[in-house]
Amino acid sequence: MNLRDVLEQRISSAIQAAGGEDAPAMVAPSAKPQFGDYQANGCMAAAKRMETNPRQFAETVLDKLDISDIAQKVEIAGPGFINIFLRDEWLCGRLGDIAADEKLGVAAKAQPQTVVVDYSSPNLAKEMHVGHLRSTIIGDALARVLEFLGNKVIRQNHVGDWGTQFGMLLTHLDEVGQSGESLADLEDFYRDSKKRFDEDEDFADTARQAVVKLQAGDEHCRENWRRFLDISLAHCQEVYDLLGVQLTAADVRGESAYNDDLPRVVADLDTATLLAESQGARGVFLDEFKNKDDERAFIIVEKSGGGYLYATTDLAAIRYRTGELGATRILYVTDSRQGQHFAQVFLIAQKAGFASPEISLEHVPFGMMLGDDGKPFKTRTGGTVKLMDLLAQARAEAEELVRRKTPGLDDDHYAAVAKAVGIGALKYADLAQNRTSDYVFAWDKMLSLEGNTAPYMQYAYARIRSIFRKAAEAGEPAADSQEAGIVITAPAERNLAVKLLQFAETIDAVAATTMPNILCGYLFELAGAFMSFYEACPVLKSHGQTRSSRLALCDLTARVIQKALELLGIETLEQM
RNA sequence: GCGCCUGUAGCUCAGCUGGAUAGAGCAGCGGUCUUCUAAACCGCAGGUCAGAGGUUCGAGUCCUCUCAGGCGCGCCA
Repeated sequence: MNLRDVLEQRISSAIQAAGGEDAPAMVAPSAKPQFGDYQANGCMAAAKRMETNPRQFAETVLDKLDISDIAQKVEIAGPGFINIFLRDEWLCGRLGDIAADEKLGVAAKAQPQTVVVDYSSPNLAKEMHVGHLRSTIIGDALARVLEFLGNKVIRQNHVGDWGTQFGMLLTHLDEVGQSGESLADLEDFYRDSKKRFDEDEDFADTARQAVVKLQAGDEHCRENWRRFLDISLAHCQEVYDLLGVQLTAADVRGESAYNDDLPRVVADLDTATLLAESQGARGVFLDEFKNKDDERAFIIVEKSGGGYLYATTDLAAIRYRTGELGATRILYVTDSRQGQHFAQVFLIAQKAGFASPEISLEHVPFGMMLGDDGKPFKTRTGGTVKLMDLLAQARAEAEELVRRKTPGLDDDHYAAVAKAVGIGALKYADLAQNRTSDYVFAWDKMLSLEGNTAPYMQYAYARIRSIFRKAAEAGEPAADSQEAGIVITAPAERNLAVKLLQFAETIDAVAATTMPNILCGYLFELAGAFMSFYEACPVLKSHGQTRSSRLALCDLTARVIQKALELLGIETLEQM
């Protein structure tokens, strides 16, 4: 049950009844406690359109508003705000509802969509590096959230497995032999190949021929190519597993998968009378965009030599996704620099009829990861940071910290905590940021374990679990949230209760905006509300109904935190 | 030249699509552990929202211009 939607509907219909047409109620959580739990801001705008006094109009709306079952008090404030103070008993009732609900009040969407989420998409010619991290983490979180809402989510790992660089890799593979050893470090292998390519003209020629042979379906080249991809994909899978990212081999559909379809894409653009020729290349002119010379942009789909480009592949992918996969919404989680490219591809796809107007094509952009010097994140020596190394460091840093903070536990425990905390901190630091802006990557900040970080949430969860362990040790029945009723007796309980009920509207907002940081912001408020409750309201030392109610609140909080972290792809721990 | 993004407290960032007196976390200062995990909690201080105009009941948010930084714009992805 989306609390905000409930209020929105009630008040909107009151506004309508008051003569305000279909003006939205514009319900939002109140800015300050004295303004109640929620405020409706729509009366001012509606009154303006009607050319009446906003306060008077708000009065009329209140007359039409039947909300006494939900709100204990509704008042008009300022120029025409409606402030809503929710009824404690009603809050408690709704808490009972979500406690009994596996999905914690998040209702399945009335009309589920088929959503394709295109994310991660590393270049298989190289090892995964920090440049792939944000797409992988953000995309995975969005896929989980959309799935949780009941949508059919199809993950697509659009890996780069078909570029010209494969000619050079295959040639080098032939030269150095096919031992697994030579491919142990893909980054080294790539660098060696590149070096040969740049320095040896014969090698370069052979490499270029290899590309042609590969694309022509030459048996030997195909075999080597397949072998190379297997190794590279296995490496990716290792990273995904370690990261707790849900991508599998089944989600991989690389550029090569669209190869046979590319001539048809060009032919269909021609049929749609979009295709033009310029300097031997074929492409689409777009009046909507301009090039460097201030002329209309020309998007090339077929090179003068006959090869295809990424715009072509992306167009083929759109058609596959809307056609074969039946997607009605497609998300592209890539860095913001590709914004213009996608705007152009989407436009062409729509003009050509590859995607009908109802289908939502969305670029989900994100900014760069910067070092603390404000420049793109690199190793100290200026090299690319491998994802594997980064993850190893995350665990090492976390383990050092855990051993220091909580001494005297066994090694297995430290290893488990280090993984959950280290990887969690890394992912959370990324997700908590508004994805559109660049963000400064700093170990000490994300592992400082203070503020809006994964460990703070994990700690809140662990504290709750500890309460239940204590209760069990004492042999007392620890009533859970599904059985015991919740009563509100203290302000801290009330704050926590309202936060718990806002889980559903938060999830809806994340799905609508594709902004995971909204969920992180919510978690921080929820965990904060719990911490305050924890300090102010003794649980095990209280008695009777208060005790069982507080235990129920604890249990419900734990479940919401766990679910929210799970949707972000972050583990929880029974003990830290 | 055209276009996109960014500019908010000393630092790192929010700001729910136009709402009330702009919020957090670090860092700083001051409190709270014989009491369910102090990796915590409570409080104080900190602001010309880059700048200038404009739109209106109301602007960090929308429009115009300026400044600063980043990125992109025909055969790489």
